[in-house]
Amino acid sequence: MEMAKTYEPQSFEKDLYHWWEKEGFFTPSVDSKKEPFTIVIPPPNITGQLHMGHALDESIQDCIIRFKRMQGYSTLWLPGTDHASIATEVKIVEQLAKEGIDKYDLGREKFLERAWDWKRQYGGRIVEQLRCLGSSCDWTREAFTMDERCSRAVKHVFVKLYNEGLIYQGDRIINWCPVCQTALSDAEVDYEEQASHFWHFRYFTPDGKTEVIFATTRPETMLGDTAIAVNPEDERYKDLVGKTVLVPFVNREIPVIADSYVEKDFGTGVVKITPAHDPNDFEVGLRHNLPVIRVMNDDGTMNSLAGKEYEGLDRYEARKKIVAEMEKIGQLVKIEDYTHNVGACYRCHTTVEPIVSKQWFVKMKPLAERAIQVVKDGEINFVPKRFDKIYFNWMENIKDWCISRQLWWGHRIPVWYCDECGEVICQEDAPHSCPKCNSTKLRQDEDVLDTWFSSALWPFSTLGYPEETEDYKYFFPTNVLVTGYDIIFFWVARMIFSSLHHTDKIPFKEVLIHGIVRDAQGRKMSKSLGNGIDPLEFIDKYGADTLRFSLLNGVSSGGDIRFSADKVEGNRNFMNKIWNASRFVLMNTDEKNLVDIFKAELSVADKWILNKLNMVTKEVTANLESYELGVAAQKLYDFVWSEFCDWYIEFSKPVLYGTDESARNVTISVLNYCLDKILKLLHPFVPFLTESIYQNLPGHEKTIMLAQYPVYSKELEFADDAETLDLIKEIIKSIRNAKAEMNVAPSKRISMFIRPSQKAEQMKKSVVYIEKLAGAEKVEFVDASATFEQVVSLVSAGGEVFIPLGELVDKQKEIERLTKEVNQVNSEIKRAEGKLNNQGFVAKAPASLIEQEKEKLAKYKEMLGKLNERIEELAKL
RNA sequence: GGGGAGUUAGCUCAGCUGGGAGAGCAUCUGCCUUACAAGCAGGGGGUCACAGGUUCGAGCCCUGUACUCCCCACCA
Repeated sequence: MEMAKTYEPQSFEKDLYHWWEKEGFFTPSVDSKKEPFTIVIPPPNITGQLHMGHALDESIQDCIIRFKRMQGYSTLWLPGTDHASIATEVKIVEQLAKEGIDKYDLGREKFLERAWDWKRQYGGRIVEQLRCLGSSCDWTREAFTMDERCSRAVKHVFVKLYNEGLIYQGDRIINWCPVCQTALSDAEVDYEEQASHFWHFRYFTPDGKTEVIFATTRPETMLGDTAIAVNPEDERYKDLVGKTVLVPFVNREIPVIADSYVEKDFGTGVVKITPAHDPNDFEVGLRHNLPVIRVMNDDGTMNSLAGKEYEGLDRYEARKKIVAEMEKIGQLVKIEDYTHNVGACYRCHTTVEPIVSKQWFVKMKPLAERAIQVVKDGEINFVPKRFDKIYFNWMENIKDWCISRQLWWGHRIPVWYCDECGEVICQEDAPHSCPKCNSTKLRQDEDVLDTWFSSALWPFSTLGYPEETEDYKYFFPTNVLVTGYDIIFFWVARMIFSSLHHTDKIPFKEVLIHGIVRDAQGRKMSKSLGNGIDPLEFIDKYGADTLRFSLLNGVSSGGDIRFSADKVEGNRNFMNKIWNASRFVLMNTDEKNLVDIFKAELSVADKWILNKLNMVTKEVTANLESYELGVAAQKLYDFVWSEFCDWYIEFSKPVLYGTDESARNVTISVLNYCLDKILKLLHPFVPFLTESIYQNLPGHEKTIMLAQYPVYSKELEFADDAETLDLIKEIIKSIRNAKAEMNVAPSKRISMFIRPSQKAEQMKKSVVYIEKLAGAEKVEFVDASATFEQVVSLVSAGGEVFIPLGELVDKQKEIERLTKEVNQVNSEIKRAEGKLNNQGFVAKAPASLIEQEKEKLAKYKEMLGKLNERIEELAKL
């Protein structure tokens, strides 16, 4: 096949993906002879569009899974999507609103139909987008958090926890979103700073003789006040404790209590207590047996308990009115400016209202213990390790998890109430009648479960739990979970305790944490800033491989990455580089001339590149095994570009274009060998490009995807030859350098004499490389006895080079240049001598290091001698 | 208030368990050399935030200081 002149990813990515999928390369078999390796995808929301965060997450996972697959594991990357209860419901309510339909008018059943329509229409969208990235997911096992299998697991787990007494229902203070009209868990609340006021009010004792001044940020809640609290140690208010004061407007007499929750030095040292509308006040209320008076409706308006004047008013209007009225009756003392943090709904950003309400909770303390232990014991490892502290911090301070949501889209709570006898029935399937009174008047709990309740089961529900399926037995526990640090609490922590409790196993052995993708200036990509880059548009323009490599090259675990146009260009250029290097190799390849490189007589350059390739194989494999993908990508980039292309391909040219046929056959075979390995090493990072080229290699297997990942080979260690070639490179560099410095056109071939520092025989054999790469001709090798006049003398580790340049040589300039070099060499000598003269160093440093230093010193001294000789010779002229 | 991370070339960042400061981009110079101008060759540019300490030796380990960022908590 003729390869195009430049890299054009659009021409092959789609076709290759379809072919891979059709051939079933993504689908592993349950094979007891093979070791399994499993990753479950963090299921994207069905409301979502692929964004850069996904692209990063999936690129990492695909890289790992492709690497493991090539290493011979039976690899499963299990894909799927999340129903995203609240997010989806919000979208559908919006959609309905556009049609002028109210959710409640439509009714639950019709609403759910709409939701399923949505899922069918848009749920597949993101899945298609994952395909564009090249994700090698096993689509035959694709799951959805509300499919039958996952739903079954959800019900099973709920009933189990209920029967174990770990799920309970209770009136607790929870975060309420008045717009979404549902409870939220603590994790679903974002705190943001808000400029507000600190209102100072006074209440009076019933006799009107004593006043007490307190400050609040929430005046409207005073209608629900049921106490005033001071610190027990506070002398100022000692006499007040036990007395009562009057709440205006509602005319309620409430006690003054003492509780250490109150800080003496904050505000006036007095706090109004509203148990129904503040989490701390709620706790105080429990301790002092205070009544809980809820003065707000679910939609954030005041209710009848707030009094006729206020009933129906929105909470903020009520606030204004209260302040105005308090001022009127002389009970407003002052207003201070005040900035404080206010909780907002993570979906719609409405300020949440802490409200007492009846909700379902999971008791966390008993579940958290083991979840902490497995991480402490190293059964589960966070990569990087520092994230375990964040995890511990959360787990150790965990509060009960509010799991009920007043929404319709989601897993309905499997609890039924008997209207006759009040019996509560919790079971997986709907009961026909009440087991206690046989009544058939049963009502299912209206609420659905928190989305994360089903996500928490994802690693095992998708594999068949509670059934002991083949998949479950073989692929579970999974190996590594890849996700961003932003959902450690939401998701990772909950999977860990859920898995331990329900399956008695850890869900995964390692948690690979990455950061978020930022723009070139380091800002978060967001819709409002408009600085987001659409991965799909990007893929259209540059190809999925460029995107993947740009994300992976430079990713360090736990860190955020910046995505800049410059970086992208560079990586696209790298793709092109690989493409063209491959083109070079293939256009020079004639399959019938290929020989077995393990039996062939290799040149010094052949051995050098094979040695390098071998080393990089070893290192990259180690990096991938410890999930250092960014480091591995960087090493491959450097090897391919700076070693293989810049040097080896250039070394190969004189041979390929030369007349020695057997040498040519060896070289082209080495080129093919290297290219094959390079493509395989790179495949996990850039699957399309590598497969596309691989299909052109002589003797290729069916797909690179299932080819063996390169392994380190003792046979390819050629340390000595590699060293020789490094000397040659030194000489070439010094000549190029000199030509550039002296403004000699690169195309001008110059003649020269070379006096090698060592390995003279091997160097002579390699003269062709010097001629070709340094633009030299008529190179003569000389020994120590030779002397020269009117030459430029270059001294490098490889030896001395003498370039006769006739009239072009400016004697004075040449002496200056050599003197500069003398200075450099001198400073090296000084450094080495300093070390070797240091008694401590000689006594304590490892012997090999001392030896190294001695060698260096000798080398530099020799160079110094030669340089000085040259200067003297020149001076004499 | 508690915890975490960071400070290395103009910019973005590597630098593994301490042993001569690196890459990419940008910049400057010269090149259309038959894989690639999405390229090639060469150059300049860094008291590794600051101050101490440990060590024969510190970008790396310890202590402190300064600044930046993030997370958790949420004193009304």
